[in-house]
Amino acid sequence: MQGEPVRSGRGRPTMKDVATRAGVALKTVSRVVNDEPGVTPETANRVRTAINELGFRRNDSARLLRKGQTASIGLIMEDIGDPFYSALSRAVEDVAHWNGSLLFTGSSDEDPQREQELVLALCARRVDGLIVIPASGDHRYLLPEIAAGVASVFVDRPAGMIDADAVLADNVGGTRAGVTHMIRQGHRRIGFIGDNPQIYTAAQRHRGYLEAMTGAGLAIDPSWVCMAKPTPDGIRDALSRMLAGPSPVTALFSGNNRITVRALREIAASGERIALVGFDDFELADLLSPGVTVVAQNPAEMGRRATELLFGRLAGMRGPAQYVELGTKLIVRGSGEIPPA
Amino acid sequence: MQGEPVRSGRGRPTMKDVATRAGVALKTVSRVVNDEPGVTPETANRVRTAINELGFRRNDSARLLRKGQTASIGLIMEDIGDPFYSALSRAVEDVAHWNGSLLFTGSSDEDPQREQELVLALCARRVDGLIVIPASGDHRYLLPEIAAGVASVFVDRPAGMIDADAVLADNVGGTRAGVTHMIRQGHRRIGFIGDNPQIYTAAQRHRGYLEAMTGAGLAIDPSWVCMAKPTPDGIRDALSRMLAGPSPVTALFSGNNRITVRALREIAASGERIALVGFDDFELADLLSPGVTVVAQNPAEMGRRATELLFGRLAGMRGPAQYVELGTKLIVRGSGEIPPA
DNA sequence: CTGAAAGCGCTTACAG
DNA sequence: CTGAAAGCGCTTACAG
Repeated sequence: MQGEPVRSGRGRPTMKDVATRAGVALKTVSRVVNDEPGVTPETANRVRTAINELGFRRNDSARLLRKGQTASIGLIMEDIGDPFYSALSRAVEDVAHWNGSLLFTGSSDEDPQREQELVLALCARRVDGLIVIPASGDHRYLLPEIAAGVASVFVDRPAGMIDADAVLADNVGGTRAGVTHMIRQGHRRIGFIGDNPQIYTAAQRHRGYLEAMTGAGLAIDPSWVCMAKPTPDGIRDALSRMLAGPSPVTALFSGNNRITVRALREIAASGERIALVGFDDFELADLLSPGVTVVAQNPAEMGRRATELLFGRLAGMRGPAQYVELGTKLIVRGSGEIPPA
Repeated sequence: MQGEPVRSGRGRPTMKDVATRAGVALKTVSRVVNDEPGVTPETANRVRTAINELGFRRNDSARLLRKGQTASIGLIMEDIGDPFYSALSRAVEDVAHWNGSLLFTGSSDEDPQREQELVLALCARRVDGLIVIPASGDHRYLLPEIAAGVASVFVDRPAGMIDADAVLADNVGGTRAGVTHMIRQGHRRIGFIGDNPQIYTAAQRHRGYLEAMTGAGLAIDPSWVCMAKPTPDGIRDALSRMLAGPSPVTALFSGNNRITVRALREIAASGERIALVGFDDFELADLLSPGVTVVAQNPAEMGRRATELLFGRLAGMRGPAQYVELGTKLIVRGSGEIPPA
């Protein structure tokens, strides 16, 4: 951990140090480091020797300050530990890397306050652009930043109270397809476990459920629907309410990957046998028995499209806010094809 | 996307602009922005008004350049899309946030070249420190950076050819425990599917397997062991070789989460019934039937310990390189308790 | 309490 | 081909 200092003062050697050692001007070092023309091979060699002897590495932060950009973008999501977001992150990183940018990542934990802190901290670092999976419902705090030139694209959920680019999944249509699939299997009493209705995707998927049920002329008992933060306890209670009443459900639609997993766990523990379709695909869904039928979205594709849009904006693309909606895919594996009891 | 310029020139307002508007000197603006004492409330108010009118936000990149640090750290791993690394990332992020640092993340895809590029790009940005899950076996390229003061801690695998802090799991002991567990169930012919033996963890776990078998006085048929990059095809072939020979295995140890999942898929497809213990826990391991017995490490704990060590170094902690070894936990769920045929 | 000057490590714009 | 000066947006060190 202890290093021998490579120059008199503390800290790292700078172009100035290299220049002194090579007996040239600062600007000449800059030319060599940046492969600019107009340096004799002999001079260039002297500079390169000095660079190696001193262990010089250009300070890109200083460079970028002068150039007025940072060659970095920020990604704010709910939780990078969640497989859905980590798959999305990877796609964002790849496109950023492709465009010569480094990536800051931050998790908001679905807390609007933390989202705003992270976003503004990144703006203060002057990231070139921002990919945001919003926790907040009000992004007016971003308006001055956008006006100042920070490109930003929202993913998974649209921005709140401002008009901005967004890449979304077809939440309503996907859910409608999943619920309709179970209706076609003969189910009439279908439950829905979603998330906090403040969350855009939760509300949209709930709407898809309502549309499918209403469209099929099916009434919905209030006890069949749970829209709340999906804690294990909450899901257990919701399930037992759905199954206990005078008109128990025979099928369940779960609103996202975490809910699906928790519901599976509860269903397995309860010993009940009901049909299940979940929004979001997840690893091993095919290996469970029965395999879990899901409405899959493609997180990598969402991340990729959003980041390409971001770099398009950074490259000068103008025009009104774009809304990209990506389709979903019903993947039939068994759990959604269990017939009504 | 189009914003009205808030000052004459293009770009964002600076402290200088604020100073001009408030009719004070630059330094006074700096004082107000940084809550430094020695400004009359009245002056401060004038400055704050100007800040709001102009939409000024301090440029932290410029600030940190002057201060000589960047309040950011970098995390280089194999693939942020992998749940193991994403869980680790989240822990790193939390500790970084706790310490007022932002986090750069980058995926090396197990490519030493890309690892080096990413690491050096981050060093050029002058990150304060680096958490590295190495792909490379030779980290001498980092020596000048470390000498220049970049703190660095290695996780999951030690640094190659240099002496540096590392947080590792007990790969040998964990694997030994897992294999021994199956030996105790009566298995004598146990297969091992690992990864490329160049990878530290792969080699260590292989060693644990050898120790357990040898320790129990069991001979190992060469066809039982596969040490190669775990492609789906490679795993299928390895499995059929293990099961086809004159002395087919009755049990299998799989060297990491991805191998386990792929092996499960192949075993399910083949219809064979063999015991399985895997290194690494994974979501839903308990919901499969049988549940999957695993040797669990704790990625979040690894990330947390490594990052705490990193910030300890940044806070001035001296002394020789530290090696932290974290224990593993055998989690019994059923697949490892299948008796020999 | 307030400010003018120098400097962080680079690049830009210009001169020789 | 090479370099001296100014500037990116801030903070530090010092003076009044």
